[in-house]
Amino acid sequence: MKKDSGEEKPRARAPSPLASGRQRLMEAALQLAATTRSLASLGLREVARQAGLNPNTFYRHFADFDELGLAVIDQLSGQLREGLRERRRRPAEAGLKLDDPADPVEAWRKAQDVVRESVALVLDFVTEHRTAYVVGIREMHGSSPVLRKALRQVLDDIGQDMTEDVLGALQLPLLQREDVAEISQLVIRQMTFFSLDYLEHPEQREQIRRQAERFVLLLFWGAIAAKAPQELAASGLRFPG
Amino acid sequence: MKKDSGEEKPRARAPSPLASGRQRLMEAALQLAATTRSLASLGLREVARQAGLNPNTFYRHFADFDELGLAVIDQLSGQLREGLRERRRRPAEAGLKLDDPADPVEAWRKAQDVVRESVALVLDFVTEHRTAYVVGIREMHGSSPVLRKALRQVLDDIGQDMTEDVLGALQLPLLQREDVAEISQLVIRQMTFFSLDYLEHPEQREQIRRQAERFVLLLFWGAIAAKAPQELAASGLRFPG
DNA sequence: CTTGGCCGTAGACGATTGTATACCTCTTCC
DNA sequence: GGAAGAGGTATACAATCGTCTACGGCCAAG
Repeated sequence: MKKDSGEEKPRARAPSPLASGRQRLMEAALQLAATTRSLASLGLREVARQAGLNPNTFYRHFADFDELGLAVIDQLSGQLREGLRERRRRPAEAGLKLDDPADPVEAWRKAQDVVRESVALVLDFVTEHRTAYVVGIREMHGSSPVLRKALRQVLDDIGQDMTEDVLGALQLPLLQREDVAEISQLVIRQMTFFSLDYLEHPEQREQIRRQAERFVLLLFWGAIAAKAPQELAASGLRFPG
Repeated sequence: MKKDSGEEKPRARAPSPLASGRQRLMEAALQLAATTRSLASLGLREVARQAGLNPNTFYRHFADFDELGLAVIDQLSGQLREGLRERRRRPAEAGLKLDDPADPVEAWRKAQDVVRESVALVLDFVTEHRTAYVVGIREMHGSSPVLRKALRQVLDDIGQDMTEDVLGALQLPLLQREDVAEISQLVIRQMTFFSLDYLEHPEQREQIRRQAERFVLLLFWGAIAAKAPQELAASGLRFPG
């Protein structure tokens, strides 16, 4: 009814002013989604305003918000998986070699160290990429089937990475690939809860970290004990904590 | 027909077709949120339209969408907890009595039955209240801190119920209250994933149900094995599956 | 030099939104 | 029987929305 000449003001810009177009829009969307609402509920103009761009610029890069979401997921999940893989490679080369790979006590001790390191790794990552992580979890249960599926896939991929890692590095006795794969998925999913707790309750971080470690170890311990309780008892292993 | 302060509903049953105002708005919001978007992103007019009411009627009952969300949560979480409690009371009175409560084999067999029944119970509930459940999970990770907190509390309450139930009915050897409480929270949270899988993949329901049962048993088994591997081995118990 | 993609801007449109004000119809209570 | 108030409706308005069309720089290929 009235002229639209109202100021689409060059608002205070949170995203990097240097990055161009596409990237600025993605960062702006993430920023808004983290503080305001879900990705799908964002307004085209809202995002453009936050990015300091003209509303129509959105059309140059994305057809809709699902497309933007997928681009963000692609970019960040790549960073995440690579980061996980890289940091996971480190302890394997460090002083964690087993003196006697057949010694179950040694193997279990190493497993504890690896679990501790891996949990710390995940919690560090989510702390560093807080907004992206929170939005990711949100959209994993969100209203867009496309984003839901993509994010589930990310989780499953990470679970598969973890499976390969455990199989290759730990060689826990008696556990088959399928056992490890199942446990990995359970762990990855549960970690989403631990991670959110971790972010939201900074004063309880040490406790949450220990709970997470304990959960992982408990699952492995239970799986081993389920397969061979006698051998486990005879090995003299003790559950930590 | 209705007065103000104090009591609300003359009937526990609230049929969809012709319920009064408030209820129609809540149901309309649920319906829209399940198919369209997140609760917080719904429009006031949108909901009123779906409910077949004038937009301004919304104001008569709710100040904002958080308030509507809380009302929905209140109503449905009450149904859920009561339903869980009631159906959980059943097997306790049925033929599941222990011949010898001190017999670990008997106790473990009963534990398996209770776990099976409880998992079935949860999966049945989410199937029956699909839309409400999906929206609930969505808002648990959603953008409104108020609804997030309320839904976390619901989960924790259910976990507490489960703790009391396990302590009272099962009396698994060697597990302290805190152990059971921790396991309960882990189980309840993991069940959110199992439940969503269950809803989204009807063709794999039996498999998902078994996975869920196995997860619960694995946690208890692991916890017992962590406390006393020797006793567990000596008892002659076998892990099912 | 010209052509054609990109990338970004400008202005305008119709639709929809949240909300404010006012009016109407029932109960319920004194 | 009159007051109070809750539930529901009608109308109106400014703001914001998504989208359309048109315009202008930039850079590489012809």
